[in-house]
Amino acid sequence: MREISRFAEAYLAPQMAMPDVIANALRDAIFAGVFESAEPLRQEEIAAQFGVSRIPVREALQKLVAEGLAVYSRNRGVTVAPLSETDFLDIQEMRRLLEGRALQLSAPSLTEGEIHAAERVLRRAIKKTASSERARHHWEFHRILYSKAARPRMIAQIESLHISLQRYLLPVWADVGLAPNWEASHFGITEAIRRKEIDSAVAMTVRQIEEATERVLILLKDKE
Amino acid sequence: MREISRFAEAYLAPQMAMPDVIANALRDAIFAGVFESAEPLRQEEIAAQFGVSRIPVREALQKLVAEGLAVYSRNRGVTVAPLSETDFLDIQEMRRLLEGRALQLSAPSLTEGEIHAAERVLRRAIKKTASSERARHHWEFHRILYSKAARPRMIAQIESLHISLQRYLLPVWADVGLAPNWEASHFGITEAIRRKEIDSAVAMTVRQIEEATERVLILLKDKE
DNA sequence: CCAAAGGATATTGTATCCAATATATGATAT
DNA sequence: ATATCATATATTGGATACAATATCCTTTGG
Repeated sequence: MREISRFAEAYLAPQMAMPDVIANALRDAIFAGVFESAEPLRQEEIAAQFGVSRIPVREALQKLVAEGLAVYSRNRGVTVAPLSETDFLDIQEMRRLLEGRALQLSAPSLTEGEIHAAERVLRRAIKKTASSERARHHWEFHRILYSKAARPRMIAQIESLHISLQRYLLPVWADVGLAPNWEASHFGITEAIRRKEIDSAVAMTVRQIEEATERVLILLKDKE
Repeated sequence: MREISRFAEAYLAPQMAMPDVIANALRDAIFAGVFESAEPLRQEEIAAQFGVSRIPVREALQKLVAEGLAVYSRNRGVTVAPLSETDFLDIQEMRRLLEGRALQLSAPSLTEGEIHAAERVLRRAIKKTASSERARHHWEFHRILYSKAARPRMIAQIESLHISLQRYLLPVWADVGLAPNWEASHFGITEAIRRKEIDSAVAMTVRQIEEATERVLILLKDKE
């Protein structure tokens, strides 16, 4: 019996809707490796842990399926989505394409205040030893940089990719930490934006994603 | 009272799960302009039309929300997503980025049989006067071309974009038909793939998307 | 006449119960 | 002993009933 309700605490405070509380808690539990890959997520068990009926649980599970964190089979419920090298490459390739363009559109409109805010959460991301906290700050950094792109659909898709990405990135961060040049390459982006060197900032973003892809792939293969 | 169950007929035949039948019917109804933009989709009303309870209806609505065809507000249910020029640009920009890369990855592995199959559905798309049928064939054409990309997530995202795209494209097709060079530019892509001129095929795909964007934008503005 | 407050109505959110389906278990035949 | 079929159990899918919330309409005070 997997213990997951402890992941819910952070989400119960701000009057959040129950399906969202459950979805967030399940998401964090998956990131924390509480479930095996392809393990079924039983409605009754989850409902019991949150003290609710299966109805809100089913809605939460549907959300996870829509995000790609879980897989649905008819009359068999949902299971945790399996990890694969192909899936990881898929995610990073889409990030490279979408985030490059998002930054290109957004960067010219970013104010000094926003650039500074991005750097502040970046410093927080570097300090935090808890990987899940770091992941949140990491996405917040990118989100600020893309916030002026005026492409809501694209940003939502990028966020979804960052969510799925966590399952691949968090174990690496926990095992061997950030890449040596992680801090430098991220601050390089904000500084290029500040200097209005947009193309350079875009190129750095793309390069950073590609380098991260290489690094994680090597580590994934080492594990085998 | 919007009449929508007639859209369900095609989906009832193959033992399809009820939430999918409802989601597909609602999707087609939205494409057909049965609902106003931002009109609420009432659970009770939909459930009554399909002779089911609200439970499967809610699942169907969640699917539409995940696709971006509908919008959810807590305790207020879901409404049809509003159309906007920004949203259309958002879709086409993502298509341009993702489909360009998908074709680049897939094209080298496409067999003559697959290229031929793509051309066959393309001819069917040109012939069909019913816009919804045409849209289905149009996506099938692209789907075949990207089928060897080995990027399941990317392909799923592209399909989702094509779904949302239909709300912008179908009215144009119904009003003024296909662009004069539509047939030529699509067959140009398959012929370039056949000649193994991958970069050329990718460039044509990107250009075709950009031209379609221009054309639809002009027509949208004319309507105002 | 307009604005705010209160209650009636409509609509969504959830719990409980039943049905349909899938999985596990055990008996039987070869 | 193994494969196959029947039965039992577990699990998901859906219907009904109730609770919570929002919306609409009326009323009342200014």
